[in-house]
Amino acid sequence: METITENEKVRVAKKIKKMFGHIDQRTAEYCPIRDVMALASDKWSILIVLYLGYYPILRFNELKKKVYGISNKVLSEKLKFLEADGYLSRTLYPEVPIRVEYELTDFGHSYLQKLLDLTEWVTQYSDIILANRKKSGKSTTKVF
Amino acid sequence: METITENEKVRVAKKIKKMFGHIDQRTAEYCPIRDVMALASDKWSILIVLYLGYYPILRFNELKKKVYGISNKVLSEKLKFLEADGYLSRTLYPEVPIRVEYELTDFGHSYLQKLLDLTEWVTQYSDIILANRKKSGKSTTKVF
DNA sequence: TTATATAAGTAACTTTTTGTAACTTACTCT
DNA sequence: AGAGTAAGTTACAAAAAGTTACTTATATAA
Repeated sequence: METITENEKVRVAKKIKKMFGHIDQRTAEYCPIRDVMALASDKWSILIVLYLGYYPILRFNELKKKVYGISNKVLSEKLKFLEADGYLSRTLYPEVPIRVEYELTDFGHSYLQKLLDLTEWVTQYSDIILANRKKSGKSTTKVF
Repeated sequence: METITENEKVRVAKKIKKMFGHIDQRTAEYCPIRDVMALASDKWSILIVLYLGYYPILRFNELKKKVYGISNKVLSEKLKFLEADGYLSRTLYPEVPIRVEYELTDFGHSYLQKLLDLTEWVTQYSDIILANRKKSGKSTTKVF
């Protein structure tokens, strides 16, 4: 892991300030992190977007198998939110039995590109993180 | 928003495949997205990390004010997880009343850099997303 | 000498969200 | 007529999050 210089920390702080025009401003009517990002950065949404990035088109039950562990109910809910926010498209073929296909939109692909940088970083360092976690039965807190 | 070419989509799919060595492999003993990233990409953890990127050192109650809306209980829990996983450090000054300071570690700063790219993207496009969301009272589903 | 204040939490309880498992719909095929 | 199928929905249970009051240790004010 590359160490971060003081200069870079300052640059990051400036970017945060710019991003949160409303930093420290309690009265903000809405917050992009809470109101937008939170709906696409939970674990199920991330997995759905990643799998649709890998398999360009997936049906409901295919997605359910790929994103193992997700329930019908939550998959259905997450897909609705991701569709409503424009990350993916839903196409219905009124055959019997019914067929429904999910696919990332251009917007969803654009999101995936950014998301992937983060998931790659986390995957790369997940061993380190798990090692940290193990150790910290004993608290890492410093006392002065 | 930059449109994504087919070539780029293929490149992204390859990166996903590489990242998930175990893609399509149900028996994976652990999943970095579920077991590691999920604990640092929820809305409260993101906000904690961002605020600690902006204000390098914050005490418990200062964080509580910055990350408005969070409860004592959840703030305390999230801080413990973020400390255990190595993103931040906790320093205790046994004064009266007690003083506790939280600060990003180098590892946390490294995470923040990647996270920031994503939050900037989301912030930049959050108006578009909210506009999408409004419209989609009428479903966007296509029928064939 | 009590009484008050303070920071950083914890504990008990309520509300919301998530997960589980069975059910529904609209046909086709046996 | 009865079974089978995909894509969900529904009713209920379990888990997570939010709320409010409480704790601890000590300095300072009354």
